[in-house]
Amino acid sequence: MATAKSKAESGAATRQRLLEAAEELFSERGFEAVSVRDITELAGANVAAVNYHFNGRDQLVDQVMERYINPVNEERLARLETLERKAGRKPVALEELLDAFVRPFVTQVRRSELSEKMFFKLMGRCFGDDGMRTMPDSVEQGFQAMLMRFMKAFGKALPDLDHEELLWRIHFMVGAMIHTMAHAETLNRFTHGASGNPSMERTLSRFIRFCSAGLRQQAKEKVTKKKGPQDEFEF
Amino acid sequence: MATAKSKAESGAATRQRLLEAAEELFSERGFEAVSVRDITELAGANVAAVNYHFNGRDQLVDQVMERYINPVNEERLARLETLERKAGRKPVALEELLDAFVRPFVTQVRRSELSEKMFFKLMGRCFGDDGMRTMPDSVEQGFQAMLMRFMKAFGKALPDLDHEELLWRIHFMVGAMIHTMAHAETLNRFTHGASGNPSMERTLSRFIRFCSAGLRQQAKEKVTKKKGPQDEFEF
DNA sequence: AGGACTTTGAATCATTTGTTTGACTCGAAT
DNA sequence: ATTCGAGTCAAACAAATGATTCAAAGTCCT
Repeated sequence: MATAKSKAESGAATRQRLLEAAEELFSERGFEAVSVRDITELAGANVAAVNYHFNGRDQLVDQVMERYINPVNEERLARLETLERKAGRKPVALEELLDAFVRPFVTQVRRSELSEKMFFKLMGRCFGDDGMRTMPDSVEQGFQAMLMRFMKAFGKALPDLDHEELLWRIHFMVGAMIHTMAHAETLNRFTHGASGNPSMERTLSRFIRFCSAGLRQQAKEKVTKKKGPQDEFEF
Repeated sequence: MATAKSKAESGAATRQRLLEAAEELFSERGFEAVSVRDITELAGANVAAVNYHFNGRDQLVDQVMERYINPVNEERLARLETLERKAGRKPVALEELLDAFVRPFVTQVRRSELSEKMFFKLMGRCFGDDGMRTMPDSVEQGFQAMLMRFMKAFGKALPDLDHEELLWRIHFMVGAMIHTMAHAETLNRFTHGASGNPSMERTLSRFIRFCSAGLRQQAKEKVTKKKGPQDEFEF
């Protein structure tokens, strides 16, 4: 009665606190560099709590990863579907595809209780550290499926690009996205604040304009055999 | 005489083997996930060797980082200087700036004894993991100085972009570069090999074309105040 | 109130971590 | 021949790690 929380509530509550503490520490230091003790200490729980609630450190990492990535990927697919329905038989405009690809990060960070900075750094860490090799299977598979879907759509929107060329440009685009998310504050530090504090919409808009131009760039005509110093080439 | 190596030579050789083993393991697993025992074992040396030759693990990491990044940055600056001298008072062409920015990776990997894959992954790891926060000071400072120089040159080549806009586009470009280097084989895995096995020149050319188009994209006219659902915006 | 659970927490476990030590090897200088 | 010193090595170190145990405490249902 007088006690604010029952033990059962407290059980779920500690689980929640552990998750939040883990998210904070992971986003700050990366998944590898955080010990179970760091997490439980920040969460104000016992060392054993992680093993009790998550069956070990690894599964906690998995849950932290799954928590936001899967919703992001699902929203991406949902948005893509909407766009394609709207476009009918015509290809979806490139800018709209890019928007559908990155905006889910914004809507999901708002749905979450994480600060934007934490959320984006956390998302970035999911890729950066180990090339997605440490992702739980559910995430990796969802990711791959989502990418396939988008690849098709990008292919339609950019019919002049051959498949390989498109893959590489998407690769560049994803790199720009991840780096932007994970290291936005590095940019601020390096530029002594000259990068400003733009709204997310502004950053999104900048990103989409940059990448759409890059993706739309006309494919390079097949190399005309030509002799020259091997260290030089024409753009 | 008859002995192949004196003790002193052997000393330098072990040091070298340790460096190479560290480079291989770091590039494969990242700087955090490799223990000194992993390194010494691969190098066929004693556990104490790292401390004897490098005064501890941290300094070994520093040396591995410095070994290639600094030459890359110096070559970048040298190339930029050459380009600017050649251009006289006119701005250097954007594609040439981008080339001067990324080509040093190629020339330095050839100078090194590392495989391309290892070298690029290693370079990527220097940034990815911790936002350059773990870089040795000499590297971070050199990096910052180099970036400043290039920022000025990019600004001249793109006079229509305001400073903040330019910073973000460079940020996108750097992200694409790092991701491309560090995760090229992730791309191959995800696409089941459809990304092909392009030469470095080809990848370089693709990257430069992608980024030059993105950077050149006309700046967005300042937002005209307009009411609409906050979740939507015009590109 | 009492019994069946869930949840906690201190203590402990076996590993692994980076580092240190001190004896040893062996070529080179004295 | 003796000394010196750089290099190597097995052994051991303290600290930190993830995991486990088990008794105590709390909660819920009857």
